[in-house]
Amino acid sequence: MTSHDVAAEAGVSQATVARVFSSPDKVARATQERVRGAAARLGYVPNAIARSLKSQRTDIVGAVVPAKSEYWQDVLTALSRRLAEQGKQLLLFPFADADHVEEALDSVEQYRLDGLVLASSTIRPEHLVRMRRPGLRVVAFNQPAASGLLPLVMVDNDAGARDLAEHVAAQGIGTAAFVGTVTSASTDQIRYRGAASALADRGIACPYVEAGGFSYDAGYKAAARILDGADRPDAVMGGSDEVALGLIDGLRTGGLDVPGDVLVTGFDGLPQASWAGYDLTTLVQPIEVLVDATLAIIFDDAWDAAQPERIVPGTLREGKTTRRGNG
Amino acid sequence: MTSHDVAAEAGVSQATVARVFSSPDKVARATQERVRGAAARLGYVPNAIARSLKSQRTDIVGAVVPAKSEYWQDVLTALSRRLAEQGKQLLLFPFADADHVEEALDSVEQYRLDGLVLASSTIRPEHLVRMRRPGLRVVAFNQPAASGLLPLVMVDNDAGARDLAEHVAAQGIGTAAFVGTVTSASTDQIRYRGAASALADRGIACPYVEAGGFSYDAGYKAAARILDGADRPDAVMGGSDEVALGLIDGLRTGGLDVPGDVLVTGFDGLPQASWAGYDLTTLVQPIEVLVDATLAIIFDDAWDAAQPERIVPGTLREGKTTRRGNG
DNA sequence: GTTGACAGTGCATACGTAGTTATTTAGAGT
DNA sequence: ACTCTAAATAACTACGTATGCACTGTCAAC
Repeated sequence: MTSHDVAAEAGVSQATVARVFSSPDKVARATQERVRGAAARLGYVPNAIARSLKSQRTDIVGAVVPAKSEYWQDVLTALSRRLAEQGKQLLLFPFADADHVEEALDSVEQYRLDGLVLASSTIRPEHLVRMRRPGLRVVAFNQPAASGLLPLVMVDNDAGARDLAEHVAAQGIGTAAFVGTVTSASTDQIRYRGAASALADRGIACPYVEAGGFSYDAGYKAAARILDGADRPDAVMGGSDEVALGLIDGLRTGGLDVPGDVLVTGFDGLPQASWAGYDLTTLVQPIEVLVDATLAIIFDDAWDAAQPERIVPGTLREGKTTRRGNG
Repeated sequence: MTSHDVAAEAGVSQATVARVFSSPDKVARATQERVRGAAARLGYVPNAIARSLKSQRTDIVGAVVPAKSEYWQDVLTALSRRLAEQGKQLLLFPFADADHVEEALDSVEQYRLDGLVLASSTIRPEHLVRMRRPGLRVVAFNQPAASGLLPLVMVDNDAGARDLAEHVAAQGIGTAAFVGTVTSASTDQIRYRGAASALADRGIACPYVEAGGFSYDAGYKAAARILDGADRPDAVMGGSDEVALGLIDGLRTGGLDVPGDVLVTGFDGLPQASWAGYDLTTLVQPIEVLVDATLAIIFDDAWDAAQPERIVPGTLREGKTTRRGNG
């Protein structure tokens, strides 16, 4: 079932059929109806593959993302919804570990995608540079390390971490600790420095603890290390919501009360952070805004201009994990 | 950068270049190295679009899924990982509500996918039938309503619900309630009937309460209705883990102790169900097995054979939400 | 009545590859 | 030295669409 078949059925040329489906305003209304009728009768649907080959546009955007992460799943949901609204599709290139990123990129190149969202804070700079290939519109998403190397969209990690730190400090704590994900993650470094610096301004020390992963489990296990430590901090700042949720459960399992004994904060604004069982104080990322900014860059006509860098502020969400009043 | 350019560089014909990348065993080793060298020098990567057009195979599998659902995100992760292992890609067609499923399907047809995973328990049978189109290999995933209409892979919802019900009954409860997602979901109906029937065998009544959604929020709100109800059940069975987690928090917010006052069960086996804060008793779906079965059907050479139906047993996971011993 | 503008349509071609058929080359057998 | 066969490669075409170009017909302007 091709445009030729429809053309024969409708008594027009293949070119006219093609125009009906791609630039209808160039076809007389009467002809258009005849063609659409024939198409409906034959069950014709334009072939996106052929269209892509000819037009050199796939209407598909790729996303290179870690296979397992709550945060990224939220981002992908928003991304694919927005793309669907524009009649475009999202093609996923998930990777298990950082070593497999290159393979994903090779796949990407084969598909001649309209754009690519690079979503992982663990891709090394040398790989980021390798990604600047002609004809491929790559945008780094929440990946500070890409600054200056690729167009970049991210939440203001530094300001967000400071906001959280100041909020925690305002609760009157004496000591704190920051439980990061993995030190090689560029977001992790910025968030820690921001928080530590803001706390230092108020005379509060803030040692860094590495959870060793981005997951709930990593946070849960890190809690044990904090419990074992010599001096228990009054507040624990998680490098991400997932880690923070693990921390909360780990601390509670260890017999501590959150927020009674320890305050906890997160970062990201996952739906789960709002769950009544946790009600985590966190920095909510404006995912819709970030996604829109990303697509705006990809589909900007003036792509070749200097690398754009969009840094969007997040919003502090105050939950009960930093509310000292109750127990 | 096309195979022609590489051919010129390597001093061979375009056909030879194509063979090097698609059926290397048909090319002499020496020639192969010369071609690969030239390709590397020019940065040539085969164009998947053109390949698909010519070969009539896209190496892409589509998935029609609800835009927001923890469960489906887990399934998609497994699916895309397995596909990646086979050098194939996953193309997402998320839909916000059931009314938008048709639009997604129209997109699907344009892409001439190798296969399609239909993942939503709310697609109506008339739509399911409409989906049986020549040249498209559709498999319904966890969608009992598709039985007899499409090839089908699902967990044994009935047996799982019975297992859960029997486990709960064994804790010595007197009354129970089932909080389903939405009545129109075909999984919901089966799970309820299975649970209710198993409980009835033990003389325990089990009224149905509709949460009105698949989310945590829906479960949370349903908890309020149960608390307001005349006689509080000893156990509440959630139609899904997400709903069950909302139920737990809703019940706890209402002042009840879970499992002290009320036992709670879920269904699916989400990672969050294992979080220490909940430790939910649930039926764990063997997602890897389900995914493998799905792909096996799609890529089966003998597709045209009678509609296969794979029903895979789940595993009961016993958490502390049904452990009466402690408070 | 002639000219020009312009909307509408058909023709032909190209997008980059895979596979089919034809041709060349090398090697073995007599 | 000659044929025969198999392997390797080249030439060619088709996949289904979009689009530049050429052509026709209609209508308004002079």
